[in-house]
Amino acid sequence: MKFGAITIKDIARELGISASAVSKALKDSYEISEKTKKLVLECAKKHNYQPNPMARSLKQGNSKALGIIIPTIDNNFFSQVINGVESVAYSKGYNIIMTQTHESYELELSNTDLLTIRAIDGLLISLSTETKDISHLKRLHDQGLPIVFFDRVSNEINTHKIIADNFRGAYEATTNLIKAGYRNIAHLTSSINVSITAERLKGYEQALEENGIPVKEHYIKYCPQGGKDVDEVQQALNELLDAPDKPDAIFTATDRVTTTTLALLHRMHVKIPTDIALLGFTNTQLADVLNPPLSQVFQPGFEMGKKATEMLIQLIEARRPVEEFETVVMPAQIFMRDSTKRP
Amino acid sequence: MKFGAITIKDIARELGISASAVSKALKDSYEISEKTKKLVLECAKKHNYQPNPMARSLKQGNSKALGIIIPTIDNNFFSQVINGVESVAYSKGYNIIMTQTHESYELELSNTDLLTIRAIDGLLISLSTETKDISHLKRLHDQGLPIVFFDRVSNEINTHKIIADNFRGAYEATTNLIKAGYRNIAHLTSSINVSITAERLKGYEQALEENGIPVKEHYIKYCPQGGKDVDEVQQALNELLDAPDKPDAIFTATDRVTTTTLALLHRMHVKIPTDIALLGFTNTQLADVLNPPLSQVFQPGFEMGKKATEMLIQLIEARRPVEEFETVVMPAQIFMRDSTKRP
DNA sequence: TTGTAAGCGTTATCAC
DNA sequence: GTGATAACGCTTACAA
Repeated sequence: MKFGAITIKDIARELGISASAVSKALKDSYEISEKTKKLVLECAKKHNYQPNPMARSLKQGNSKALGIIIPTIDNNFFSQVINGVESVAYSKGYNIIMTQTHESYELELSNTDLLTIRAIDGLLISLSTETKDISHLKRLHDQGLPIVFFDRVSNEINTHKIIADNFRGAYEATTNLIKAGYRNIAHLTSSINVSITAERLKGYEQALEENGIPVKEHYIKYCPQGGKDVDEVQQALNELLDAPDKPDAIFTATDRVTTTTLALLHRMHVKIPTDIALLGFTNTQLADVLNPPLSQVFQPGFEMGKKATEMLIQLIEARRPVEEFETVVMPAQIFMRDSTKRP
Repeated sequence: MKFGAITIKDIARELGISASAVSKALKDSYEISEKTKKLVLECAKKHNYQPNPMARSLKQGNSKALGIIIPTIDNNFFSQVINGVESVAYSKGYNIIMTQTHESYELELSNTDLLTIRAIDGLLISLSTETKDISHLKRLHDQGLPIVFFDRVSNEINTHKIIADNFRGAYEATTNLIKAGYRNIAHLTSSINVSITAERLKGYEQALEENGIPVKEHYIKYCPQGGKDVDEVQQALNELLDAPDKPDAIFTATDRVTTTTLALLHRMHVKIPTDIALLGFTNTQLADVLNPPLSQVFQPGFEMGKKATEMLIQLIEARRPVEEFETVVMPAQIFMRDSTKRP
């Protein structure tokens, strides 16, 4: 095998015993004498023996690897998720094979292939904004691959799901803006394809309705690419700012959209909150550093990653097929700052 | 094997031919008749046959997987690197198994184990700030594992390395500050353990010297944890701001340190650039969004990731041991903004 | 307590 | 052209 690695056979030969004895000694089997165990352990240590994972996987039919597909690493929310996933996976002896879709359906397809071709024991996935058809995932799921969805989930597959409380987060964010004195509140959101968009939209609408503020269709702007394309955000902002009933606040729906909006407003010399107030779903570390600091809805990415991984490993290690699937909803937190108060 | 996957044997049985015939047909061998090939291909497609990667790896002695160890994903520079790595690796049929060290030597050790235990064909690594002893990597390298260092490299292992032009970047950044009228320029940097720290320090010192400005030891502050620990940055800032010869500018050495410094200065109500100017090595997407926008030294993470991966794959696929190792230096770019001009 | 042998899925070698 | 066989490294009945 590669780079002169020591195998069980080498140890067996050196000690003049059989390979199976070595194998058993290494897993501290009761059928092996203490003396032999000692010898084997020493020899293994001496040569820095590492079992070949591929041979072991082949034999045992699992790979001890988890696949994770996220839109982009370049988003504080998802990098927190990864941290959560790592913290659980490593402690249970699983490796992580991660890929990004960059919000592209094509990439989601090819990455799914790559991952499953590499034989993962289970898959964590947050759908890309472009994804409408999930038959690639259905096929895998039908074949028995354990899948857990997080954040951007699909209703077409019956399995565990972890989501943030998008409705409540959006509802409270909007309510906060209303309480702060804004009434012309626009909603700049992501692609209509992903689950979170609809949920946040509902929260926004309900908050307006409960406060007797009519929902205006032209205050709701979608970014089909999820803000990946700066132009789509720019166009939405232009339409909002040029409207005769120009909004006095914007509620942005995702980290990416929020960040891009901030950058564009800055470039356009639109002052926050003097010209327009901003409150967004985001997880940006820099929210506090901005001047004025950004009011935000914080999603617990780390906890979501942890929970999703726990559930996935549970699915993988379950003896029999799981009957009951859960959808876990995690609360989101609002940070409302003075900077969002009416000047 | 797992979730009812079809194997070569199944196809052989279904078609009433031997497994080896199927194997050959699938790789379009010249010794198989067109008719049989057609049959096999059809059958394979019908059952959605995927070769078992573990069996193949076991047989061929490689895993078609690259390991990558970075300090943290939560840093725009490293996430750009990942993107660069992905773009090359996938196109050459390699998967990526990534882990973070969170700047901890312990984690670097255990992650290195995890990765190599999983049998990777090669390793990309950027050292953690805590790492002084690299014998864990030396061992692997001696055993023949191809390794490419990027950004934070070690001189103790002779292999390919990719670095940003840290000296030049720091030199130019400092020169820019001097030209903008600052003379009391502090340098807030990372751990003394990582290679980039020394290089940037040299650039800073040389720029001062060439302009006849004496280097003051108490203007140079290290963050042993690389800014992971907010307190170490806070303490450094306190000492700088409380000095009788309080600096009028700070040159920060890394993304993390820069971000933390920004957050702290904001919290301390220290105005930029009125109270103190700031110019940092960083890659933060939000540099433009800040008010005032941050002057920065931009490192080409994507290109580094690409280049490092190309070199690693070249090492892996080289027939014979490589004799000549390269150290590639990539230019860094300075973005100096009006906001750094003297008010 | 230890050894033998079969087998995981694939491929390479060699017969036929 | 096709098939049998061995081998990659490891595990596990079962035999000794």
